Amino acid sequence: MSVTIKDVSKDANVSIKTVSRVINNEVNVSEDTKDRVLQSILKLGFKPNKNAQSLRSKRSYMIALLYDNPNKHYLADIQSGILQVCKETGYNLVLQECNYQNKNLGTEIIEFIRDFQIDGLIVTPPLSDMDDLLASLDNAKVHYSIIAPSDKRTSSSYVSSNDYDATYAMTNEIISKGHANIGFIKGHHKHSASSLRYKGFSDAVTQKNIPINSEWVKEGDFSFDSGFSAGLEMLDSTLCPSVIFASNDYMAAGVMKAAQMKGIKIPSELCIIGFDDSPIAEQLWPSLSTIRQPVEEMACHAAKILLGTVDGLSEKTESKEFKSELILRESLINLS
Amino acid sequence: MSVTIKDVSKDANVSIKTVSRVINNEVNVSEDTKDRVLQSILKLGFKPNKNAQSLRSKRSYMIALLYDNPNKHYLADIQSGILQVCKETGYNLVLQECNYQNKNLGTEIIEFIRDFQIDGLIVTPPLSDMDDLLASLDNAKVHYSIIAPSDKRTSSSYVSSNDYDATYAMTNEIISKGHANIGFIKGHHKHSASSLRYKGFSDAVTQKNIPINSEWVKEGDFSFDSGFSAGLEMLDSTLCPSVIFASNDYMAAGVMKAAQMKGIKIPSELCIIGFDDSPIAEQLWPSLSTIRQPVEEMACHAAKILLGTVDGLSEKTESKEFKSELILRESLINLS
DNA sequence: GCAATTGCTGATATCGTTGTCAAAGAACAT
DNA sequence: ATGTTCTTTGACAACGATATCAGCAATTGC
Repeated sequence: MSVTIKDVSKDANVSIKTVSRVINNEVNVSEDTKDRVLQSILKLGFKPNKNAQSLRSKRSYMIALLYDNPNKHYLADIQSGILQVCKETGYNLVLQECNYQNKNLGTEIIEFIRDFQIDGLIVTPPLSDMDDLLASLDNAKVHYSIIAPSDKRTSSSYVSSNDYDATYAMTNEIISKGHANIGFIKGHHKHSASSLRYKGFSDAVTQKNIPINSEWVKEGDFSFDSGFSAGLEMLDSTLCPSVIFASNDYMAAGVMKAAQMKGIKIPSELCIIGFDDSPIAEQLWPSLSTIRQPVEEMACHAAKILLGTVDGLSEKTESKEFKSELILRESLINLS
Repeated sequence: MSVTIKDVSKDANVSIKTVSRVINNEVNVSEDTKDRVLQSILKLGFKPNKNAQSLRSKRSYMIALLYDNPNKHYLADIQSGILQVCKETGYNLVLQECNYQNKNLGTEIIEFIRDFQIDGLIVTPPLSDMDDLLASLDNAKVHYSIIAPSDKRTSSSYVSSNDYDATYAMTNEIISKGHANIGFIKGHHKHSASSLRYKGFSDAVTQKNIPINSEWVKEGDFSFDSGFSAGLEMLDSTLCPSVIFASNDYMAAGVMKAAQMKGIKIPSELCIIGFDDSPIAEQLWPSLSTIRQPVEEMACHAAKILLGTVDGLSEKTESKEFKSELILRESLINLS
């Protein structure tokens, strides 16, 4: 049938243990025998059986992605970032859709990990801020790395982005264009990014002595619809803001649709700002000024961190904060 | 450590083989012993070790999704459809991103399947129309089910949609609104859906004795950008069509942006039709008339078919054609 | 020069299941 | 009573790797 370690050992005239040593790059194998074994492996086309390896070594060569995120682009970017690393390292990615309101989430995930001997997890927002979940994982000694947690945990490996700095900078950019009547739409309160983004905005505004009009601050949930209705409400008020800064592009798109339906001209009568640089930002007309996060790179890095701790072979990678980039497009202009 | 089949066998006072029989629902176990074993399993919280099972039985309880698709929403819908079925059946989904231009694709995939003992594949467009790939899979006796192949293969299990009928019906709808100058943007030529959709359009038009203006038929690749440039070209011609029918919503969105940039009013001066009912269709202003395919249900069904053949336990599910639905929104009106 | 350490190698147990085969007893036919 | 079949059960090998531990030679320390 398939060629096994035994066949290789016979061909190379060594014991199976020695072949195993070569496969796993263990020390204390002479160059001579190592070469001989490698050649036999090549010659016979031997590939270790992952299940046998897993059974014995308790490692599955699989990592799982934990998510509960309605934003499909975000998720897709995360996935491709992780898959890049997986491809290089021979790991596989399995998907695990979660519900952050599920009370038994921690238990279920640990069970899942035990069942399939999953080697590690990548945890995405909003799950990355669920302290009890992370505590369960720690408790069960599960390897994981988190993407975009709100506070930089010293205990866990993470990749984060500078949401605060980015909104702060964008807000200053808005102000520098002469705007003082600025609306803001917050994201889903369960996402830590929401409060960070709002804080970046409010700090920048406050420092310039611009008052915050509470009628112009709405809470959305990152969905197009929530942006749309927030936009409708804001644009109904007797005094309209000249800029609306939404915490992501979908909500910004919702605002744009609301404005267009009301016949408000963009950007001359209303400027709109988003966050994320989703594809939609470029596709809208006028195109959306926004903030680009290197989501794919972040996911890539998170995977490297995880596999660095899981897989002794690869070098360790450190937690890292990624910088966002302001993208200025048509939807933001100087106040006329 | 973990509770094994051995512990259960001791507790229930039977042999390990009998426990195995119960786990696998084999025949010829008396009700009495079966109950006793089940109770021990429950009491001890026993869960079979998947790796040991896989090693011995050559089954991994994992299926893989093969894709090479730039449309992230489509992919996300496919994934959630499959994951629903996986959750019910205890299978897991692993992702396998492919490149349809890769000459060794067949070989690599078969190797991947052998390495991880993957139980079956779900193949998505455009891979679902690569005859040589499917032939390799057949040859290697790999279980798979295909989503949206162009022709209904008798040999393989598939789920398909009625792209032809849907575009045919939509075209008639357009014509019934008084339009005769109709532009069409084809999809990527590697996707079989592209030619089906075009054929549905051209047949409907021809049957009503409306001539096809070759300047108004462009080839795109399903991307926003390709729709955008096709739109620009078409709207540059001295005589503009009164409707542009794009083979998917992204390209339709591209057309809409092109029109808006040129100051062409939608829908009064130009109607736009898409395909897929992506979220963007509803989010654009004016909102897009389009065709909804039940992608998630289709993926769900494909997974059921696959697991029906892989897993003797579940009942067999048959290949099926899904019906699409016309969604009429603001972007299509009567010709004024 | 002798004990202790180090480097390399292999025999064999082991991981936790399923597969094979045979045995024991019940049921049925002759 | 005897032979045949069917049902139920268990002992043990097997899947294909890694882990443990021991053996042997070469090197080092004193």
